[in-house]
Amino acid sequence: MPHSPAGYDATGYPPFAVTVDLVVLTIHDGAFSVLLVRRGAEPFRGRWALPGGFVHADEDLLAAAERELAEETGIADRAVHLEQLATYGAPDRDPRMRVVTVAHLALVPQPLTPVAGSDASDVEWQPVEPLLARPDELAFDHAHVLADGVERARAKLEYSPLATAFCADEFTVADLRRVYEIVWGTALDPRNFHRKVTGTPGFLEPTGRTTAGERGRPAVLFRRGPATLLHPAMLRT
Amino acid sequence: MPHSPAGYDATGYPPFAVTVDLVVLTIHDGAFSVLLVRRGAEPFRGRWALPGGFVHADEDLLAAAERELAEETGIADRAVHLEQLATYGAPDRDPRMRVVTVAHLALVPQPLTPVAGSDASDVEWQPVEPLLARPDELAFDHAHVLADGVERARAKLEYSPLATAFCADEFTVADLRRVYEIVWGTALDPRNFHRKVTGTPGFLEPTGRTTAGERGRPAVLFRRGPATLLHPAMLRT
DNA sequence: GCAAAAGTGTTGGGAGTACACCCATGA
DNA sequence: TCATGGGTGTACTCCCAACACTTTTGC
Repeated sequence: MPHSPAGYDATGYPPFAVTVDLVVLTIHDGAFSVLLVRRGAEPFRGRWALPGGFVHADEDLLAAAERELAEETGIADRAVHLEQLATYGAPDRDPRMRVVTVAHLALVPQPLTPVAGSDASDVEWQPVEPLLARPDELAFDHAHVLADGVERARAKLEYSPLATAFCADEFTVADLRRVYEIVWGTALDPRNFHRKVTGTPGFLEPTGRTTAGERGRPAVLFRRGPATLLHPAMLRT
Repeated sequence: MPHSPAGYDATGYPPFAVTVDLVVLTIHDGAFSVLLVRRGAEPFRGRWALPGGFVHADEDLLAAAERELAEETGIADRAVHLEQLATYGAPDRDPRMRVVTVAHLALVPQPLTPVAGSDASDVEWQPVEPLLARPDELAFDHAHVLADGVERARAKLEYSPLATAFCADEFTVADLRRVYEIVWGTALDPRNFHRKVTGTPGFLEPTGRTTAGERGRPAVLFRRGPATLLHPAMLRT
């Protein structure tokens, strides 16, 4: 390797840069979408990429991901799900040097993402489907990372209550069903869905309030329940 | 901002060492067991640790894991399952320097692991249960890594045919059932288990041969089938 | 009243559990 | 013949898909 930070040559192991990249997913304008930033520097200047950055010298990986998320989206540690996704370290994934990136997956509700502190033209939500179909549009190996993140999110909706992470604090059963339908790309029977989610202990907690002013019968409003695993699981078919 | 716009050399990014650690699991003497090595150097000299080592300068992460697995166990790319587990990078996890380790999970059949090329007294199989109960016996954060690997393996048995990775090339339904029972620590009904696994398409392929010379009726021998996901899943309860 | 959306009842099928039972071998 | 383990049949239960039906609002 051309780069050899001082102090490490003696021991003889190769030096790496370590970054965190973020797959931030939400439901935006009825589409399953990911937060992208436009690169201002080479390589891949002008191309879209996942937000991310270097891990600081005294920083844990998850802390670095939280910091980057806050910097890119203005989201603090509110009703946001953040977990480690996978690590990517192909030797040539960054043409400049050896970079290993620890990708993280974040699921955020739409109203929470003003993308503050950045030039709006350089940060935006884009639907994931076209990106998955044309992987070359993203910088580095980010299309691969995105595909892994989307698949993780889709799988997690089955056995965890994470779909509520895409909803506001209070939401209806129909709101939640639309999340499932958009993320999975399938239609679900509203009647059976309603029975299923209201019958799964700990998934939803009624607030006592209802919607009003919309078409049709008012819906009961719920908030996230304490459950962390769904028994029985939701089925994708 | 993602990926510092200026050159990396000028601004100086924090240098990391990157290692791969291996959670190598098998069924050994009727116990769910992990491969450990005794450390010969500080820190944690004399303590047991997961096998692992530095990622080479031009080496992909999975390739590094395969190399370490071959070096520690003599196992080449035979009937072995190897996948990335998770990445651990707490700033103080190694007292010498900043080390990020990409842990990998390997599932191997017992007869394939002679632990060649190492001093036998320094490499051995140990049952996982006592290690999970006394996490301080392992070096670094390896007890945490081990716990994550064990949980991943237990979960994967439910929806993937990975239990066969613990079996020899040919095995009986009872062999496979004992794998599930040992890994999960639960008793399974032999009759229902038999119907379930033989009825799941692509899980098992009959070889036409049967066992002989043992007590009771001879059992049909199977090999792994082509399925990669189990429908329906095995249930842990 | 009518359309629209929320929510309930009912029924049939697929898969799980529990367990009685039969089969094929070694001793 | 008996013990041992392999393998099948069957009744019961639970969950889910499908869909008819009722409830409560806006227009």
